[in-house]
Parts: sequence; C-alpha cells; structure tokens
Amino acid sequence: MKIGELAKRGGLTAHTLRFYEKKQLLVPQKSALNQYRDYTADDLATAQFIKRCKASGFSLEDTAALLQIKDAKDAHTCAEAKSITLAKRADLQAKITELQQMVATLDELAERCCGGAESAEFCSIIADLESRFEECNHDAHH
Amino acid sequence: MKIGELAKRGGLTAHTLRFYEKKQLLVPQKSALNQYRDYTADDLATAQFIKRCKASGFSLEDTAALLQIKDAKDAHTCAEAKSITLAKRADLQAKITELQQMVATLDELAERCCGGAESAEFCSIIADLESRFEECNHDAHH
DNA sequence: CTTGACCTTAGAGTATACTCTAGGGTTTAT
DNA sequence: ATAAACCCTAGAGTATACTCTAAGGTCAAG
Repeated sequence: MKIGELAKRGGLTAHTLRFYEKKQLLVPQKSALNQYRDYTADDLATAQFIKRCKASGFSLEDTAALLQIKDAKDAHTCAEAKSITLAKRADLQAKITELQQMVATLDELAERCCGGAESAEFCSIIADLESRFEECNHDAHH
Repeated sequence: MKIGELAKRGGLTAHTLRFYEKKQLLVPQKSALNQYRDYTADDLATAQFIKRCKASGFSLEDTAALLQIKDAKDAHTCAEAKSITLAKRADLQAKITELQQMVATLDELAERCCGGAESAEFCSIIADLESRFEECNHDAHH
C-alpha cells in the first residue's frame, strides 16, 4: 500500500511515516516504477507497534531498540526487553515524583493567596516567590 | 556586579543569564565604559525569583508573567497570580496522570516477562507490544 | 608588558518528536 | 485531456530551555 493508505490505517500522518523512516524505525520497500514507498501488512503492524511503544512512554530511541528485538527475536533475550521496560519505568517514576513536588509547591502557593481582585501588592504568591528560598539560603549559612 | 559574579552568587551560568536577558526576563544596566553588564542586588533577587519559579514548575513564559506582576504589583491582582499558579498546577497534574498511566502499562508489561536470558521468541513484552492494541481495535469494530 | 581570566556579540548546536514547505512528478477519475 | 488528489526529496520550522562556539575586546596581577 502507499504511504497515504498506511497513514490512514495506522492513524498517523504521511509526514510522520517519512520521519520514522529517516529514523530507521520503519523502512518500506520502494516501487521500482515510480519510487513510491510500498508498505506491506507487516509494515502496518510495525507502525502499530511503534504507536503502542509511544503510548507506553517509550522514546523513539527505546522504540528502535524494541523493534530490533521484535525483528530478530532469537538474537535477543527477555532480559533486554525487561531492562528497557524497567529503566523507562524508573525514568517516568522519577519524573512523576519531581512533578508531584512541584504540584505540592504550587498548592502551597495557591492556598495562601486570596486570588481576589486586590492589587498584588500583598500577594502571597509573589511574596513567596520573592523570599521563600532566601530563607533557605539563610539557613544554608549556618 | 559583573555577569560572572551574579552567576556565581545566583547559582547559574553567565550563558544562562545572557539567555534570560534575550528573553527579557532579566535585563541589567550596561556600563557606559566598556559595555559590560552591570547587575544590582535587585537583579540578583530577580535571578533567584526566576530560579524559584523554575523549581515550582513554571515555564519561562509563566515566569515572565509573574515577573511583570512582581515588578508592578499595583498594576496587577492576586487573581492573576493565582490563575497562573492554578493553571500550571492543572497542567502538571494532567501530565502526572498521563505518566502514571504509562507506568501502569509498563508495570503490566514487566510483570508478565521472565526477564531471563532466554531468547525473546516468547517474550511477553514484545508480544504485548505486537498485539495488545490490535485486540482493542478488534473490539472497536463491534 | 604579557598572560590568564574575564567580558562582548551573533549565531549555531543540543535534545525530542514531529510538522510543514517548496518545487516538482504521478495517478486517478471524469 | 485535464484537474484533483496523491506522491517524491531536501531541508526548514516548531516548541522549550538552555549550552556552546568563534572571534575579539578588557582587566588585573606580577
């Protein structure tokens, strides 16, 4: 099938497919006749594999590694696949923890602020951002 | 003080300070003598304000808005500051939820895989990535 | 007076994952 | 036969937040 059909069936764009090809994730045959890309049913499956990887939080680089395993299963091990999966899990969990700390900080900021139409002269959010860490720095001197 | 001293005192690099200047976040005076940037104690406070914004999860664009409030408090309201804060909180919370769903998916993938030195021929991670959503698509046809 | 440390600018490079454009060729349907 | 719809390539643009480079000017110490 041509790129437009794969795009439609796979739920992505022709641009994205060409991008994945440039990244060596999904390299189709080319028609000898007109140099149009010629995708197979397997290529569609690969496109869906890539989408699932993305939905699972894998980067394109991770995805490339997973594709290599998929495309040469007996040259790879479960350990490799699980290692990639657990490493990504750890990455995401660290990111979550970082974001949760930010949310906690934002909650503190928001809770103390009236949020009204008053001038920001005495706004606690601005005041906190101006001074909170100064205090920390003072502490750090002791 | 010159850029190097502010960088050291503020815990960032001279490159970053010039970048913030280009973004209009922190624009110091320039010495008439040699065109060197000349930062004041207030500029240092502003640099720290920016760092705290960053640590709280604000983008540089948010930070620019918060700086405008800080630098002209009586021209702005608590409502503005709180709105920025709550919007960012919502952004981050949405991101956290997305990442948590990915972690849950990765946990499912990892749990079912032996992770051993066996060939990936029957690796459940690869198999799941190959087929999971196909099943979903089948469901979607009904 | 020279050497090293510091400063300047403009602009390019990094990372991730696309997204789009320009300029041109091909296919399909009427 | 012609117009719409599709395909091609190469490369630039988007977003965020830096990070670094090149080529040169300035400053402080010995």
